[in-house]
Amino acid sequence: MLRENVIPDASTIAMLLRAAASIVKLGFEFNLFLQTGLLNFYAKVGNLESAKRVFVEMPERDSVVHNVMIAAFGKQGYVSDARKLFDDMPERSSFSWNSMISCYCRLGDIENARSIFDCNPLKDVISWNTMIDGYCKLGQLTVARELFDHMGCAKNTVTWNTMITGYVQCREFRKAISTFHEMQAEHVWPDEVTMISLLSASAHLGALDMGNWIHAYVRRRNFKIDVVLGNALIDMFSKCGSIDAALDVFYGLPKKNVFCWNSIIVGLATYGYGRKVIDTFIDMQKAGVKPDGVTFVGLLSGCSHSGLISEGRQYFSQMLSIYGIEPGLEHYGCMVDLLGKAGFLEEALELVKAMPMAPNTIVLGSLLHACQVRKDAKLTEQVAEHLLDLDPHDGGNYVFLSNFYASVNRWHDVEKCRKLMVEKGVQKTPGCSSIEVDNVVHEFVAGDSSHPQLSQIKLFLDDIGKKLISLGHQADMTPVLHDIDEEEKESAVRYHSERLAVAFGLMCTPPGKPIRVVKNLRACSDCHAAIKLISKLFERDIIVRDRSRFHHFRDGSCSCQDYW
DNA sequence: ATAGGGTTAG
Repeated sequence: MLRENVIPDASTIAMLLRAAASIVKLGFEFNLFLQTGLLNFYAKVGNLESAKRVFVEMPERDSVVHNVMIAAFGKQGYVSDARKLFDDMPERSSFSWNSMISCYCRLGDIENARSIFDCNPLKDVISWNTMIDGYCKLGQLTVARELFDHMGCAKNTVTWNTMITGYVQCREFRKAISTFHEMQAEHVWPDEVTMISLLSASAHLGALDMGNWIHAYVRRRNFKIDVVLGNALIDMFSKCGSIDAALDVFYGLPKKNVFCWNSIIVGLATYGYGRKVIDTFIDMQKAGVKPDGVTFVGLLSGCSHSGLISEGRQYFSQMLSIYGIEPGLEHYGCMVDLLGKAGFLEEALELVKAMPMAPNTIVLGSLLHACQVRKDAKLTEQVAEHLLDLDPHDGGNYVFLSNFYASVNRWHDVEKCRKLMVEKGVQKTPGCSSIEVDNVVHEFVAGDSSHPQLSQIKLFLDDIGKKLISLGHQADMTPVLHDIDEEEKESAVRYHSERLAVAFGLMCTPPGKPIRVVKNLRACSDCHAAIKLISKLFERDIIVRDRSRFHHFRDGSCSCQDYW
């Protein structure tokens, strides 16, 4: 039962205790062997009090018993109890040392973990792995890598996995992938855990080729696609703009837990398939899986992206009453976005005022976007200033406010805004778009000319620009006129990062192959219009994942139907 | 008995 990870309940424990009692009744001596078994049981169940009682009552305690107790204390964060036992031990094995290291690491006490590690005369691969993971969990990747590079024993699969997941957890996705290549070069066999971490990295990078390779590898090695690996595949495919492949994996899974349902619902939502989101939500309940807060984020954002206003309102109001889930900040955020996008500005504003918690920058950002949709100057200014108060270090907010002032010709305020930015030392987050070509992720960052083919790409874009004009494209210069940095004005819109990435894709991939781009910010309106035409001009599907959703451009139009 | 794994609003 324990091996199957089924948590025993009180009646199971009662039965076991009865069995233990009958052992005594039958004349068996309640010896060290039986007591160790009982202690083990209590430790696994997490019943520390009973475990302690058995431990104290034992006539003699060997090293194994100590280790069980130390591990039990450690798992629940009772580090001083664990340490006391550890210090009192007559004879320590590597298990004891490793339990102590992992206990300190779990609590984030890296100094004590390290001093135990350094004193440990029996350092084995587990000691190294635990220590490396401890540093990774605190974001100290350089120290982790230092240990990783200078290990006193051979690395195993777990060692590599620890380093790779460390990079993924710290959002160093490219380093995660390059570390995997080193792992292959050293002929260490990757396992399911490796695949899951790599899938997460590919999902974030939008690296579909890498994701496809992993999928093929998983099948070649006959890895069992359980809920975790399945979920990682679903998430990778949907984040890489391949929602059909995500659906294939999803429907092919024999067992689906709430993670799997959530991933596919969130995936469908970012694609703007609102109806399908709702159908899937209904299927989820039919399958007997209870929705959670994340499910509602997907459901509500799905309604928002598809303009399903009454459905969104309905599900939001049912969250607590029917599903027993208290709406959180993120759910209010979805609703503000849903109402604001649809033009219900007053209602969105009322909701922000009525929220039981203070709005964050995301909520206010949605509200700001709603003000723009309605062109409400007074409210725009209010919200933008509130936003600056809340987060004075996000350059995007200053740019937005400055652009707003410029659009109403308040040049004095534009200047004030610019000065404030300089004073606070705030930098605008540069737009960054990436595209994967031949298994390499190419990044284009606004204002950065490090890409070796940048000048060719720009020439190609100029050429495209002329063709677009002949197709009737009128450049929307609003973002250029109002851009804060003088130098950026010239090339700002024409060389926006998403356009560089799309052009590079057109240059480097065979005709007919879909182009997939990932952008860190919201797509700009002029680029949106231009890419629509480019999709027609070059007869290419172009799939852009921006900060909030997918835009699938085909034959001159976009899947968002210009509602975004 | 000790190490590595998945979903979240713009």
